[in-house]
Amino acid sequence: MPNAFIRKLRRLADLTSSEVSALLDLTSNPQARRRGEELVREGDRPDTIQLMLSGWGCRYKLLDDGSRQILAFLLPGDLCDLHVSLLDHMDHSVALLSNAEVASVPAGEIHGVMERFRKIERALWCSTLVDEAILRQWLIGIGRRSAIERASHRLCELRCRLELVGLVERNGEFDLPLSQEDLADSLGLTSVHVNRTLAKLKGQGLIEVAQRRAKVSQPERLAEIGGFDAAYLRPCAPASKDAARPPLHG
Amino acid sequence: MPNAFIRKLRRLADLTSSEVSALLDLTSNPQARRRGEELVREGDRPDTIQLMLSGWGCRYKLLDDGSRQILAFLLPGDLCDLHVSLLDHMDHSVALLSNAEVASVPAGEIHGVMERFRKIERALWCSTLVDEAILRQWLIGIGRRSAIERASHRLCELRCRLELVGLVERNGEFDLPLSQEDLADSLGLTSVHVNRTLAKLKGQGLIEVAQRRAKVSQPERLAEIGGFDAAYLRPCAPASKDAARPPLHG
DNA sequence: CGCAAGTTTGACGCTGCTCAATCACTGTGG
DNA sequence: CCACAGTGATTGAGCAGCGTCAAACTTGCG
Repeated sequence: MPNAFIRKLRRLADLTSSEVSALLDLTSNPQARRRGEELVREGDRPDTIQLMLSGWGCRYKLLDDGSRQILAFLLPGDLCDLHVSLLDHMDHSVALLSNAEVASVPAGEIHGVMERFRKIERALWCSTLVDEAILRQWLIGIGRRSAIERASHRLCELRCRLELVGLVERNGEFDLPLSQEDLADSLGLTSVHVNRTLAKLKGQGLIEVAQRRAKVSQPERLAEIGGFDAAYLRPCAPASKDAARPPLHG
Repeated sequence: MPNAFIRKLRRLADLTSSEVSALLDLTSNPQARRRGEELVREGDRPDTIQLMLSGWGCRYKLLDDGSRQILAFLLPGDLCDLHVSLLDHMDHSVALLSNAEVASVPAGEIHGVMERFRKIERALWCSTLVDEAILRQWLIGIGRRSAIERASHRLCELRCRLELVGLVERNGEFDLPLSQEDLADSLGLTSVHVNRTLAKLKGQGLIEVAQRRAKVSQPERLAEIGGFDAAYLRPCAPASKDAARPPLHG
């Protein structure tokens, strides 16, 4: 069973076995890291690329008044700043929200693989385009949607992304190792208000969330409330046909 | 006098004259476009890259309820979706906020130049990294800053970006062809509240804004209010020394 | 000169924030 | 196995920042 990273790229490109084994090499040496650890610190000039194999992380920035804005969630299969070597310094930090397995790959090694396997290069760029589209959706949500819409949209997004790496179980449940404060800091809300908002969604029977596990009971209704359309999460069809891209929800 | 695009790239790389002339070729055929025109429509699969030579545009998305969230301002020198050819379809639209001169360049032509001149390639990638950093700052602002902080930060950002392409005049004034509604849709506020917020800033003598022209009278104070630090707008030093990157404000 | 678009101002209400207390859960050590 | 501490979840009361609605005014433009 390949890891989340490979499962993710398989959605974006039709990989040969030699391509898969090149990817396996990249991820052959994952490290166990603990919740709260910083992977990249603001101001750093990192020369390695972090690859999430299990567990969750986030990009975030702390403001002067002590508040935190989370800029992205890093899920299993995600990688962190493909093009970071161009940068003079990081303008934000990256930390783990749960215990995780992370492969720390020298930038040059990834670039080597990208040069040898153009299909992988293309898939990785597609994946960063998706990351950007996610960021735009976050902006839209925070800028123009109510709390309940934002939360709904976010839950749809996370469920969909997890589904793409095979982390949603048969019964629809999935791990959601976020505190309500983490969610709040990503949604531009307070944890108190997130609590009330989730309570509303639970009360309507749309979701079940408890003990770091979640389930979207009524995906269509939740998507409608949040104005969620999964298209932006899978913009680059793999070279092969649709069989490689099964429908996500309908 | 080279155009804004070239002035911008010169901040990011030390260009030879043959590099400059390759860039001039790309931008040799600008078209005059009018305010309100759409350059790219959501759902399109564009194969040309839009290059702003004068005037302002924006990326934006319209929501079901009719509201609009602006995702980015395109200023003279900015280009629009270097890597768009990978995408299946655009998840947002691009339109002009003022009359403008736009060069519409086939993606292949730009990629050709990037292959022949690696320094240009690097500079273009740096420029997209800056665009992403701007987007992150917008998210931080909308998520965690008050209206007055957001507006201050945005004005600092715009002034700084214009300065980088030589569009801030000696006396500190610059063109700001935005309606208050445009500003509001970018800040996640309503135009009414933007009006009151600008009035406050004007009242404190921090800015002067009227008739599509603006001036930041007290840059340091405005930056302090907005929590603005220009570092993210110039993350990639040019290969040459600091002389090529004069201080922006202190 | 007159219309259309944008700006400014006021009154009022709601969404989401603050402060604070209580409750539940997890993990740790005895 | 239990007690305890620390973190996170939940709930309540009160409030303020920003939105809504609406009207008057100003500016740009044909």
